[in-house]
Amino acid sequence: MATLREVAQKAGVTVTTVSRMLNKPDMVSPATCKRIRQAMQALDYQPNEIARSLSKKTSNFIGLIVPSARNAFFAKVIERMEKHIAANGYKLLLCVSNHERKKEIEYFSMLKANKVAGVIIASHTQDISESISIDAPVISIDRIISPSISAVCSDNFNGGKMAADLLAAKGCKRIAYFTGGVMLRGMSASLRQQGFEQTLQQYGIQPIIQAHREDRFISMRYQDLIAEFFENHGDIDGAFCSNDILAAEIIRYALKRGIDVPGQLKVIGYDDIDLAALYTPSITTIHQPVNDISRYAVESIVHYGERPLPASTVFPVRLIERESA
Amino acid sequence: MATLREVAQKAGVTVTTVSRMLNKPDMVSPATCKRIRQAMQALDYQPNEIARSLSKKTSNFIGLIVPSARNAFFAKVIERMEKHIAANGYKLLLCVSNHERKKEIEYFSMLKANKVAGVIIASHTQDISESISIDAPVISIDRIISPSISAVCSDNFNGGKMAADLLAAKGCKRIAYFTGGVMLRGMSASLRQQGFEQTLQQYGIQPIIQAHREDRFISMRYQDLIAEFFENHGDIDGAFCSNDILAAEIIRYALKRGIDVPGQLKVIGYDDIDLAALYTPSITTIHQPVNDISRYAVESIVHYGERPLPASTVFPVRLIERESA
DNA sequence: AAAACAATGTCAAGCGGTTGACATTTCAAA
DNA sequence: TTTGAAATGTCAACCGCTTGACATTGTTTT
Repeated sequence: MATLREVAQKAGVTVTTVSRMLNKPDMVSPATCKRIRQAMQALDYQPNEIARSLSKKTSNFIGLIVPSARNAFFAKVIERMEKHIAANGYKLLLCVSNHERKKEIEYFSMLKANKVAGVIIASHTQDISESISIDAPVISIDRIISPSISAVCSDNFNGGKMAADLLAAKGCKRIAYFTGGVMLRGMSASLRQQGFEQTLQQYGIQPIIQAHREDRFISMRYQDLIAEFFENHGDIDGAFCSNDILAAEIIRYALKRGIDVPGQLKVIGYDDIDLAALYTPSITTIHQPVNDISRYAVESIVHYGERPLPASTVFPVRLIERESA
Repeated sequence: MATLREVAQKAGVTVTTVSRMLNKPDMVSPATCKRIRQAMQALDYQPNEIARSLSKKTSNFIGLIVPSARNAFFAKVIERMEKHIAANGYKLLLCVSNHERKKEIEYFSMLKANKVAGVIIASHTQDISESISIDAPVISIDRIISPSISAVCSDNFNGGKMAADLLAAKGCKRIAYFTGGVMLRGMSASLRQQGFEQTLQQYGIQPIIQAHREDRFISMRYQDLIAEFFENHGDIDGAFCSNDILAAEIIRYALKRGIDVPGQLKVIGYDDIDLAALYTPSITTIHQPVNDISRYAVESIVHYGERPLPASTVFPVRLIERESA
């Protein structure tokens, strides 16, 4: 692999000039630029990013810590993040924490050791800011985990409200809210729930809140949990779920029991993952602005220092009406 | 951030000793080790991985190039890869190529510039080996893209065979094979199809092959394409799809048309993504050994040089019987 | 007591780029 | 012609860690 010095030699200039061309292009004349570029091509030169990073004391990696890569919602997050990261000339260092605080912290220090330009974290771990110290910007997405970490979220309160309005408008009277423990703890889920509950109360409806303990949900036996719920509340006619998977599970349960969806039971999901459009019946849901969140988070890091980081930024959500409600 | 030298000073040893402890631990006595470790703790020292990589001329990043991060199958691949990469003390550099050959090549050179320890690629691009030159090991997964790149795949031929056997055993006579263009080109898809066709022929059945052109499938209007197909072949009683999403789309179509699945039409998917168990009816499918493939691919890179890389390695698939067939 | 070995130390040159401080050359504007 | 900005060159230190070559010291072994 050719080095900068070899390129310089071949182009008949000094390393300084070549380096300048790479870093402050307008400082070197077009003619010289061209010669250098030719030399680079001839030698198949590629700057060694590692050396660059060492010298600059920062890399152009952006660390992304997510609880899961497989979950459709986070898969979407990863996809969008990667898109914007690459579009800005950065590289994605992906970390899957599996909801473990310990791993999140380990990943954090790994990212620090690799001098990342910034880290974006989707965590349910509150107060993580105490366990980490990093000079690069840290952005939390989807929830507020610490007052000192800038958050970019969607309008969860309004998401809850939209769902409530729709169910009420469709005439539902006995409504349940299902939330999936670990996946949706923290501020944003509660805001969502608050928006839902408060709005329903305006219609004179008191929803049944079904929040499962983490450990029960981690075991993934959704169908059993749902069956248990329906034994006690078989008469509900509306359900709002904190994510689309949960909505699909409930529809699945209903279909198996011969309950017509949306005829007898209207179901609304959350996130708008691909599955929502594919399921039969397709799932009415609240669309999360994953793309906006991702773009904003990435750009916040890329332009760090140019503008101050807001404590939090929230993007609007959208109701997507499909067949299930 | 403390440096090696500061640690050495604090511990009263030389940088050489500290570095030795980090790299060849058995060369330094337990007592000294302890003193150094204390100094490190006191200073909250963390080795600068960038500097390390520069010196060693290799990083512990592993590049993973996938066509998509959102697609459930690749989401699973990413999840598993990350798991094994992290377990081996490496870091995942994720690249999403969006099926574009140009991007794949760009990513390749980026990875090269970052001195990755190896790259794992899931590509449909044949002959990519000509466009890349990298001294690190390259592993292709899920398909054979070049004779010079070691591939780790699953037993696609047998996957096709299993599907054929099952449909035949269930008494299907008029069978179709659906394949999704761009997603499944290349060796492995054809092997899958071959296994399917050849086996059915043994039962005296000639399947209808429905392979869509890439551009049509990229537009994602599956339902229209399926409707078009059914207009000509409304009488099929068995369908094998090259992935679970496609299977779900077909089931969705059938359900909407009042065709009972599996009563009138049996459907088999491929991959065994989470959706398969969640759909109603749940989807009978061929399970891809994503975990085995991932582990093997990662370990091939981690242990590169210790053992020769086989030209290809194939893991067995499993039939998962559910409700759709 | 001599020989052998283990544990460290010493020194310094890399790895490949970046950058500041200044000197020099060139070409055009005043 | 003088002046000055623009374009390059020169030099060398620095980023933080690794490593080879050898010297030194203390502890065993025979």
